[in-house]
Parts: sequence; C-alpha cells; structure tokens
Amino acid sequence: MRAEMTPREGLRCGLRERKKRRTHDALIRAALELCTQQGYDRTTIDEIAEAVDVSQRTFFRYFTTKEDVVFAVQEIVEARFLEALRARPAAEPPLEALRNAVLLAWDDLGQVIESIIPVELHMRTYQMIESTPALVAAHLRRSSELEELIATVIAGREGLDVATDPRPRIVVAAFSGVMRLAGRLWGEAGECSVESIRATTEQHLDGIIPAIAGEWRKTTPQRDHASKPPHA
Amino acid sequence: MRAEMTPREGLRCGLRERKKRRTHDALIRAALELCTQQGYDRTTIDEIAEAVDVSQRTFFRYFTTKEDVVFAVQEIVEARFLEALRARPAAEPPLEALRNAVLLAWDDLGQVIESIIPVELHMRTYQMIESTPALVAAHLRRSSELEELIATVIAGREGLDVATDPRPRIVVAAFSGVMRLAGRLWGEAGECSVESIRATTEQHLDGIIPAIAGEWRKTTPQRDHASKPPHA
DNA sequence: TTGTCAACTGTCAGTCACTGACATTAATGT
DNA sequence: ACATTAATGTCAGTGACTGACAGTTGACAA
Repeated sequence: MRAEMTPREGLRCGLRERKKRRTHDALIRAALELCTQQGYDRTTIDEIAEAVDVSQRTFFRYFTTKEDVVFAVQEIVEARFLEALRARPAAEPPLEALRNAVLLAWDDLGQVIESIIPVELHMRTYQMIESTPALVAAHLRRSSELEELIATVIAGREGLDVATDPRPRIVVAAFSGVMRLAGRLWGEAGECSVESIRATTEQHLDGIIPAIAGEWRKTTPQRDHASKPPHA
Repeated sequence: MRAEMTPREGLRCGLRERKKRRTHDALIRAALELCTQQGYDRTTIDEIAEAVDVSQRTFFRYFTTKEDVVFAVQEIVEARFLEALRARPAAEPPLEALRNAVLLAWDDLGQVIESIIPVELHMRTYQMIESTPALVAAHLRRSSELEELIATVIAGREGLDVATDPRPRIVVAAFSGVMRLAGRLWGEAGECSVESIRATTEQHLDGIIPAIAGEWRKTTPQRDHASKPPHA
C-alpha cells in the first residue's frame, strides 16, 4: 500500500502493477478532464470513478482526497524543479539558482508529463486551480511544504543549516511568493501556452531585487510592459 | 443578511442586534476554546452549536464554513494592520512601511481583540492554525487575498497602478512570504507570548534585504541568534 | 396595547467527501 | 492447480454543508 509512486518505476513489473498504474493514470485523466470542463466542485467523485469504471472506494485507495488527484501531475513538475535546482552550479547565488532552475523546469515540462496527460490539459488544470478557492488553498499549502525542501537544498549549497540561519528560508519565501504571483497573473491573462507562463515567471523573478531595493520613484520598472518580448 | 460585520458598530442598536452579536461572539469563543483544546478536526459543529445552545443550522447562518469561525478574529487584526499601513508616512519606502505597520499592529493587538476573546486564546488559536493542515491551507488563501489589498495600498502610496507595474505585488509577495515564515517558526517554538511573535517577526523582516542580496558567503547573518534581544 | 411584518431560529431531509469493516475477485509464486 | 496476498466492490456510517419550510420573536405603526 503506497500512495507515493515514482512515475517512472514499475516498468519491469507484472500485470498487477501495470493494471494499477493504468487505473491510476486513467483516474487522473478523467478527473482533470471532468473538473476543467464542468468545474471542480460541480464534479463529484462518483462521476470520476464511474468514468473510469471503478467504485468510489477504489478512487480513495489511489488518492486520499479529491484535491490529491488534481495535484498529482504538479507533484511530478515539482520533483523536476528540485532536481534542476540540485544540478545548478554551486557558484550561482541562491536567488539566481532558483531562477534558473525554475526556467529550466518549464522548458522540458512537456516531455515529462506528456506520457500521462496532454500538456494542454495540464495548463488548463493550472488555471482551474487558480480560479477555485478550495484548490488555491490546497495549492498554497503544498507550496509551503515544498518551500521547506527548497530551503534545505539552498542551505546545503551554501553550507548552512536552516535551523540556525534564517536566510535560506527567507529567500525561498520571497521566491515562492513571487512564483505564485506570476502563476496567478498568468492564469488571469487567459493565455494558455507554456511559453507565456515561462515569460511571466522570468519577468517577475527578475523584478525581485529592484522591487525589494526600494527607491521606486527614482527608477523605472525593470521591464517595459507595453512592448512584450517575442515568445522564444 | 450580512456575513461581514464591523465589530464595533451595532452599539447603538436594538435588542435584536445585541442578541445577534452575543451569539456571534459566543460561537467564536466556544469554537476556539473547543478547537484549541481537543483539536480542530476532533471538534464538530454540533459540539460548538450545543455549547452555545443553538442549532447547527444557526451556526452556519453566522459562519459560512467551519474554517470561518476560526479566522473571525484574524480578520480584525488584518483590518488593524491595513489601517496602520495606510497611516504610515509617505516618505517611507514600501518595505519599511510594511515592516513598521506590522510591528505597530502587534503592539496594540491586545486592546483590539480583548473585548471578544482573551489574547492568550487568540495566540493559542494562531498556533492551532499553523499545526492543522486544513487551517494552514485556509490561512494561506486568506493571506493571498489580503496581499492583493496590501499591494493596492502600496501602489497608492507610490502613485502606481498594480495593473501596469508589477513591483507593488512583488514586494508584498516577498513580505507576506516572510511574514508567514515568521509565524510558523513562532508557532513551532511553543512560545505563546505576544512579545515573542513580535520579536520573531521583526527579526525576519529585517533579514529580507540582506538575504535577497545574495553574497552570503562573504557576509555574516544580520542577527545573532544565540543572543536574543531583551523583550521590550 | 395590539397586531402586522420582517428577521431570526429550529427541524428535517438531502448531498457529498471520506472511512472502516468485510466479502469477493484476481494476480502471483510454488 | 492451489494457497497466498493484494486489489476491488459493497455497505453502512460520520461530518460538513444546503435548501425548504415552519415556528418565534423583536421592531414598529396604529
């Protein structure tokens, strides 16, 4: 009985494992498809289970809550980000490493999740999350748990201990806050492409230092919003 | 039918209003007392309603969700903070204004909420929130809504528009992230006093700029954790 | 004071997320 | 082929929350 399940293991396993993985992914697909179409709270677990032709009870054996299935894919993306962060050269200062890791994670997001759901569905899911209060709450809580992991990685890079030095947690807190802001603005903009969220993310991350430094009245915003950069 | 209710209105009103306010406050007190004692999810709405001697249905006429009653007092504190922020001299740069406003808000917190519940109960509530996943989620969501208001105030101070300039939202995002971090660490520390949370808050806010600036290896942490400043 | 109106409340039935217990089915190793 | 074990289905139950309707009680005018 393991709720956790590294997506790319269980390849050399028996029929039982394959079947499990199939229903697992089918539940995700059905849930996201239904929820993005009719709305999260207008979609019942019974509907999702019925779409995959399993009992409601079985759904709850794969996902402990209704929210869980929505974030199943996010989990993979997060793992990817952490991986990218750990791979960053030690010379980069913390905020820069975070920035580069997250941009890299966006870049090869497609390959990672396409085997489970279409990327377009994942993007729609992201927007649904941002527009559903209950999911926003869950998303924020998950993010704050992720922050703890990130802070530990940053502390490791700098040879510090999160228990005695508050700085890792502080940068990560600032970083995560800005990440969420970017995600939210992207969701509101209605643009559904991976490029646009990448661009929004980059733009806001690069705005952190100037914004924190203060002295706004004597400087101009670090990016001109009227002239958007071309999508890479 | 108004769920919102400025706490200090309804003084010159009739018996009906007074009665309503009494049950409203009684529900808050009962809920917080029960939840902090036996835990949030081991406390049912029926229990709370029964403690105040009203029906479960009546509870839901005062608070739309079980979470709402937990955050009823927080709402007052938040309003207080916004008020303090608006009163900050225009000369202060954004982050400094935020810092000073939040510290002021902590200072006269006692007077504001003592009429509803004992401050000590409010502090215990804060810790309960931080140690209850469902409440952490709700708290984060509420905070993110508050962020939007704060960003507007900051933008107003600087003569900017949040729709065109991302900097207000960025500072606020960083600020809120750090605020939450401070609150969480305070909760884990077990210290239940107002002074200790004030001190933790101040310390972490003052760490933002140095932490963001990077170059950690060439500098020392801006505060020594071994020698705590005396409680004011 | 009394009667009418509107607001507040209680009761009841129902939905939905979620859980424990137990029986059933199906894959696995021998 | 058979015993073992994991996956699933069924069922009953809890707790948060909602709509509908009926009963009560303050407010206010006659």
